[in-house]
Amino acid sequence: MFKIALPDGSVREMPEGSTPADVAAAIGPGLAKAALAARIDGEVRDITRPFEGDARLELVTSRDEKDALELVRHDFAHILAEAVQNLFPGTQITFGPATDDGFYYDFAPAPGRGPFTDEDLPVIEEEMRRIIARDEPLIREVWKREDVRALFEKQGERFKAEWVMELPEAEPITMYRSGNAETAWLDLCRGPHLASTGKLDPQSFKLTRVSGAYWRGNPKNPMLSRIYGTAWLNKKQLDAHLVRLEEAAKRDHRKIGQEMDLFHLQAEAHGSVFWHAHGFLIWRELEAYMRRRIDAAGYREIKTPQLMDARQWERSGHWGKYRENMFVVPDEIPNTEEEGPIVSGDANLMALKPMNCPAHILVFNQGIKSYRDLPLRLYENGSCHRNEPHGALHGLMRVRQFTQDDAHIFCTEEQIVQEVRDFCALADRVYKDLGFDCYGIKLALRPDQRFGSDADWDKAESELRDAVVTAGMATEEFGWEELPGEGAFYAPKLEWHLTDAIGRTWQVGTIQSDRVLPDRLDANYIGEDGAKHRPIMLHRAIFGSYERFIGILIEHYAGKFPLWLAPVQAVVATIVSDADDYARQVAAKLAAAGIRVDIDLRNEKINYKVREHSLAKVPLLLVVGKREAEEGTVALRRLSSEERQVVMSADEAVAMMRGEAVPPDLR
RNA sequence: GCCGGAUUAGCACAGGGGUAGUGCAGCGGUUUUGUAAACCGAAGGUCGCGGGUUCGAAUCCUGCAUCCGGCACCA
Repeated sequence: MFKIALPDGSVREMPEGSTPADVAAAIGPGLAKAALAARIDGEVRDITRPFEGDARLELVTSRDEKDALELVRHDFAHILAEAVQNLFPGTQITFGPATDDGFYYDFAPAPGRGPFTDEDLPVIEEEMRRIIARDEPLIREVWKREDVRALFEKQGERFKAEWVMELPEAEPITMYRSGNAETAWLDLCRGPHLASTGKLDPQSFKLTRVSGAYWRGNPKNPMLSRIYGTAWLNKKQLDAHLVRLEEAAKRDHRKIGQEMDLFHLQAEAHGSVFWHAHGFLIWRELEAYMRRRIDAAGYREIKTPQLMDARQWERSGHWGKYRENMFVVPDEIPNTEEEGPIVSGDANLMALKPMNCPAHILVFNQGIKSYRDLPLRLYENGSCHRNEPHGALHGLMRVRQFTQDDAHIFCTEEQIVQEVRDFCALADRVYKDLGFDCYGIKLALRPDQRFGSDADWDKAESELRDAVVTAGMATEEFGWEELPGEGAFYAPKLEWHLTDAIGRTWQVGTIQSDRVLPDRLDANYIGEDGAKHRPIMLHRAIFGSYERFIGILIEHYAGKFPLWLAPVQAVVATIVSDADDYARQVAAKLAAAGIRVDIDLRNEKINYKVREHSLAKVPLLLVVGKREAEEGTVALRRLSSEERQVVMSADEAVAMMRGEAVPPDLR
């Protein structure tokens, strides 16, 4: 007999060979039905897997949403694979994990058949529902490695056969069998799974898209055909998720950017942004705001060249480690004759800067620096070009030309922690000013490909860690996490991840502690001892890039910017043409008060104007008709406001709006 | 870069071997209007670019470009 301890403190004696399902049944039929899996001494397991000794047991039900979703999603992946092999014999199976909102499975299509397409999805969904309807038991079996390999090789499943040989020695190798018949479907899987396919709600999932994916994530491997699905505990959750996706699509910065006439992208300059007047107003406000913050924080703004000689990039190390991301330009006059190539091919090469750091060291290196000059904080709105793979480009979020709010702090070892802490405070202020109350901080540790000694990396990593710890921000509240292998080639990074209005996260700010570049480019200062010393260089940015940050702001606010950032802050709209002159006077007063105001005198009904300016997301609409013109008032209507409108004198309105439009740092 | 899909008027979209359609916007007119779409009219397109098949191609084939969804990449 085994002693099974339950969460309520009671202990049940169960015979050997009994399972958590037996315990659930003994407690009551309701629980037996609701129980999806078992948590044995903290580890989630199949509910039908027999106890192996005394145990602490918690039954997992749909109330344990996180565990239940993970189980259900994993099951759906399994059923997807079974369905695909039923429908498309010869398709090889590979991997199929649960994801944040569902699952996917990677397949190698049968010979002669191409990858899956969207048209296949409804057919596969139907087959999945049939498998659920058949309520096939999912049975865990422990196999010998060699038997698994032999079986898969016989079946032509070469990916699974390859994978099983690489599983760790210590782990038991388990296969899951669905169905009882001899034709039952088998998959190599760590589990756990639900007891049977009938536990799933056939209306709680949807196959969403197809994609290519490299086998084991390596571009040198064959490309597999991936099918994604989203899966939930019930239809209501699924529908809610689909609504969330629609809401997110409505916020898409590319769509809003077009609707609000903020910017455009076109093939002739793919990956670079054409900013329109409205979009660039947002940029200018952000830039002015950042300059005020930077000035107050003791930075000095500089501007450095776009093009530098390739030899400079060799010295900095970018030529070796980063060249494939750079735009290279021959330093010669192009041939203008009809005959012959445009460039000779043997001129010296220059490159557009992909980063600002080397140029900032060159500025630092001018003249002799004393320890008294440190910390020296050099800031630049640095315009960079990166030769990104075409498939990576995405609206404002991933572009080939962008402007960083970049700065480099040259300091001594003793100053690092304080500088990093000051930066944490500055970043916190900026994010909150811009409407992001929630963000996470993560530490990206040394990558495999890197410059510098392990001792330096040890130091750099612990300095960054210490600064966040002593700032009290290395906590769960700040999503503190360390990410091995994700640092830059020259330095570890602290990363700031913003959470937006609908819960998505975006990596924006960073600070990196670098001992490599100052060394490679021979930066030094004279210490108190009269000798030369290497400064440490802290690379840091808060927005990351203006382009991407504005993209994030657009999605965060769904285009409804706070007043100080709104490209058009107010529109004065007339009801009758008799009010035209008065409307012009009001608009002039607003403009004189620094408000970005448009005036709408068109021969349209006020309904039409209200609708149009509301859709254009203008924060304030001042409606003036005959009455307002006579009384010197305006009817002020706020975007998305519950209250319909407030009538006040034009002067009051101007004063109020002037106050509301002040940027957060000037309030 | 890789896999799949898409590209038709300023925007959103329909059509699918016989020579191009709807709605909105824009333009002209009527209407002077009170808080989310007044009415009428005329106009607007080398159907992404190149090559091929065909009596005839926006439509079929092919190459390229860009975009979209993923993969890989992301200092």
